[in-house]
Amino acid sequence: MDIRPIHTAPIPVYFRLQEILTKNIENGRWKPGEAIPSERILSTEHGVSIGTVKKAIMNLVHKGYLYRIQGKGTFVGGTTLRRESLRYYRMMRDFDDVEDSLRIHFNGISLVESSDSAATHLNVAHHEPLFKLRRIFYSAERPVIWSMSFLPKYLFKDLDAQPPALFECGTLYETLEKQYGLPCVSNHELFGVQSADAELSEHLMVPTGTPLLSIEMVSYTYKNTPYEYRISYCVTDERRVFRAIE
Amino acid sequence: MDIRPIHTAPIPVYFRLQEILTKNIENGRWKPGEAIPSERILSTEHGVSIGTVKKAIMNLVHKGYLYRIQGKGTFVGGTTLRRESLRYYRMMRDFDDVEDSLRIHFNGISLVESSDSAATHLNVAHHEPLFKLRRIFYSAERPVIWSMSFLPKYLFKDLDAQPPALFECGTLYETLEKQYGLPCVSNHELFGVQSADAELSEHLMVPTGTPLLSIEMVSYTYKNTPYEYRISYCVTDERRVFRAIE
DNA sequence: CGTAATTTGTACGTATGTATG
DNA sequence: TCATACATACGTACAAATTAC
Repeated sequence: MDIRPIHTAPIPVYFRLQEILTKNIENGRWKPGEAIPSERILSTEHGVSIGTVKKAIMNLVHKGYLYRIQGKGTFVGGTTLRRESLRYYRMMRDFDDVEDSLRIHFNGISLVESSDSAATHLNVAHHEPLFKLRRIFYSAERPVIWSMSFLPKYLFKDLDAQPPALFECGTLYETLEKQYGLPCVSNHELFGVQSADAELSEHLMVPTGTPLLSIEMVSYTYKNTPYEYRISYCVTDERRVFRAIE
Repeated sequence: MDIRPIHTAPIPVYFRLQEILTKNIENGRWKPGEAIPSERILSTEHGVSIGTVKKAIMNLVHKGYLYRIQGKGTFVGGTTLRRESLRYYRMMRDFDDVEDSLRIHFNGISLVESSDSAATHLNVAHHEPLFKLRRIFYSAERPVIWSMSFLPKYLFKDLDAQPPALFECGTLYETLEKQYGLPCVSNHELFGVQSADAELSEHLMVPTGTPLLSIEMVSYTYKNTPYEYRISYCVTDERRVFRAIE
């Protein structure tokens, strides 16, 4: 019988290095877009072989944490690297249709106390201050998506002091990554149906009671920290919302 | 000035080996779950080093084409390996809710001529024979999803001769992979809203006109071949459809 | 139950090619 | 032109898991 308490798994050298690199990224010491030390430097600094450094780095490349350019270096990856589908609402008539390009209309940002549901989903205390960001997405002069985002104030200081144009070009992910160094790592969504109330019907220019596609979403950044809770309502009479799993 | 016509990119050895392995998988020579030759055998057979074989194999592991077990061997991967979210409709009340386990009711399979839209999405000729599979998914004795799938006959011979129980346990992906060796590699979806007509209202036990979540889907197997076109309608008053992007 | 053979996993080292600035 | 950095390819040795004997 084996007396040893429990089999002690030896932790590989490349894995330890991987954790060190991950920490430097998640702590914000190395920000998205910046270069990390070269293979040779990491190799001598940590006293491991080049091959081991390569293995640790390539694992993080596959996780979307890093990307490499031959002759230039190794860089910290951001949102767009991780998954193309995160970059935007994708609306189309059919599978072979071209993707609609949406125009974003900024509809105000304000500081609010977190509601029960927002607090739960963003993993913050009740009544903790949150930013509430409202936007409307237009497809060729027609409003098609109404969206309301909640973002913790402690992560995004002075978000309400940013110029409104910042919320109208590019995705919110890109903006937050550029301004605060936090990329989107993963993303949960719940799809349902909701009838348009008076406010939605006004903003989306549809009759009250029109059935809308509702998307509730929580986005996570490093360390599985939720950093955006969003509720969207979409008009899907002409175009529908596209998702791809590759 | 450089006179050479265009820079001829040298194709790496590991990449060529990768293509050979990929062909053996996609042609069905090595089926999901089966073992492929060992590193040593591939190394001597193709006259390359073990390290090069390892690199080719690991690339296919990351692509979801293969998986490895230390001491046992390297095996061809299937649907479940690729993406957990492909395994099922996932319905829940909220993000922190437990996932509902759905019971599948088989509602008949028949041979039909492809309609225009089915033919387009499945990339087959007009009037080509397709199987039409109808199922209803129950959440605790209550019907919540009505679904209709179209599958090309040329890929799934005698699918209508299979015992109905085959369509009621496990996912359709798993069944098709087990019976025909074709796993699901990728997946496109369009989300919209649809009012229940007489047929839907009867099957889903909701009043006519109830707004339903509609999901139109095309699934692809090896070589980007579409192999299932599915239309689903979901009742989302209590539970909604969950999707995760990792 | 241990032993041996097989197979993958880890870690090291070296040499050379290719891209960047 | 040159130094730097990543990419490819080879090789070796040993560890760890599995299976059959």
